Amino acid sequence: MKLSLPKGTKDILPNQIHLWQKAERVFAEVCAQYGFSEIRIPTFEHTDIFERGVGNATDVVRKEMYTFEDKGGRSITLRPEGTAGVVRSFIENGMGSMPSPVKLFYNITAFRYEKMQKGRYREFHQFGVEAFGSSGPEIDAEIISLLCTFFERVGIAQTRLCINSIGCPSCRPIYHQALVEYFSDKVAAMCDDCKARYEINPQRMIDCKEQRCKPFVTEAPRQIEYLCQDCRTHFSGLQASLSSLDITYEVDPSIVRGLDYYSRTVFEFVSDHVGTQGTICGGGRYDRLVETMGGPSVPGIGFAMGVERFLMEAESQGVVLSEREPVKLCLVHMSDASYQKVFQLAHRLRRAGISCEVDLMGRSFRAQMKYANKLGIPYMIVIGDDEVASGKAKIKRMKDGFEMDIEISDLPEQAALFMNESKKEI
RNA sequence: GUGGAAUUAGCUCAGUUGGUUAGAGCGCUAGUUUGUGGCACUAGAGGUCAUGGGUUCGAUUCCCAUAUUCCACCCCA
Repeated sequence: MKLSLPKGTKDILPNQIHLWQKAERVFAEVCAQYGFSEIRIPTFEHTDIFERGVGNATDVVRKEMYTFEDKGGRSITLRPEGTAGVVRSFIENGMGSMPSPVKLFYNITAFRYEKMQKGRYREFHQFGVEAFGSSGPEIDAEIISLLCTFFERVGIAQTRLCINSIGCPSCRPIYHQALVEYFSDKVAAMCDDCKARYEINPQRMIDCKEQRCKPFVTEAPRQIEYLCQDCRTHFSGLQASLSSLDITYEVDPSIVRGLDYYSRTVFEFVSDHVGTQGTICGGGRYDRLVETMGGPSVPGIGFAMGVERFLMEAESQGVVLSEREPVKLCLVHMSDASYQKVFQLAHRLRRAGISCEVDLMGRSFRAQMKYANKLGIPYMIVIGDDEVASGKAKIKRMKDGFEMDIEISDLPEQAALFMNESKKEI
């Protein structure tokens, strides 16, 4: 029988797990500081949640979803992202009647049937936030600031922040029309992809990298110039807020975002260390989404961060997210009789809240020492027949060999005291 | 979905112009006379050389297919 991971999935092994736990903990802490509450939503939803939420025209919905029929004949889809499910929950649970804004964060796995590449997996992890009910640019800035705080707290240098405004339903059609007119006499000379984009979504032509298309693209009308007054005010308000927070950013007109629900503010944090999958984090405003999905007319904004990409970025910047916490104490026995004693003591120590290890491999004295050393256990107590008889033992600090006498009957208390004192000295 | 590269021990990689028992370093287990670890030394375990077919007296090596990973497009986190 052949064992193998399904394509595009990964095990997170014990030697990596501390990175994930640290990232998860810091993200939850930072979100809490900004007043966001965690929400947990199901791994799968009715398929139409994503068709309506993410958008029928997107690649994600058209060719990347894990969709299947369950035994009850329902069409079910493994979530390809978090926003649609959170919006569904917001509507279904009447969160519109909670104090506004409703600020939520989540830590999820998501699934997309895509061709594999570095930083792109079929099952992947996202940290995300969604905020409902506020339409002002301040909350856009607050969410971007949350991300900056997260990156700083975790110790990675500021990645590049790019922002853009893609307008709203009242000004986007005008821009769309302007693009169509601009490209009408040029599209014949452009690449095949652009010919297709011209029909489906001319905005996508803006970030084409083909050499033959570039001259046309650089001269093309820019979204920013076609924003309506409200969108213009919103965008400049966002920039003012970011500046007042000393957050550096660049306006990148080529950011379009592939999901249909975005309006006005869109942004990305980009890295050069994750292959072509440079976007660590992407998000934006979705003022019509809740209403589109059958809820009240409530504006929203959110982002999702690719945790795998984030961890790659951290690693490439040489950031050590946390050290593994080894067990504190190793109890070493010398004989069958003392082994029984050591076992009892370990039980007592653990119940008193002190982590410890005992030999479970039938190892010799010397081999037990080597084991403790390999695992980096900082303290050790030898319990032999002499110690059992006298009721006294020595606790040893492995780092420098310093020892102290302790009473076995008071082991948990005295060991804790010694280890605490040692911590202060060091 | 289109194009290209790679796959040998748990990990990082040698190697075989087709020829008996396929190697190293690291890691793992044990030991260096059984009351003190790190260093060093010795020994051991661990590979159907990704999988399935083909060519051949003989394939880990050549050919084809499949799988997986990586790279470029596409798209996105």
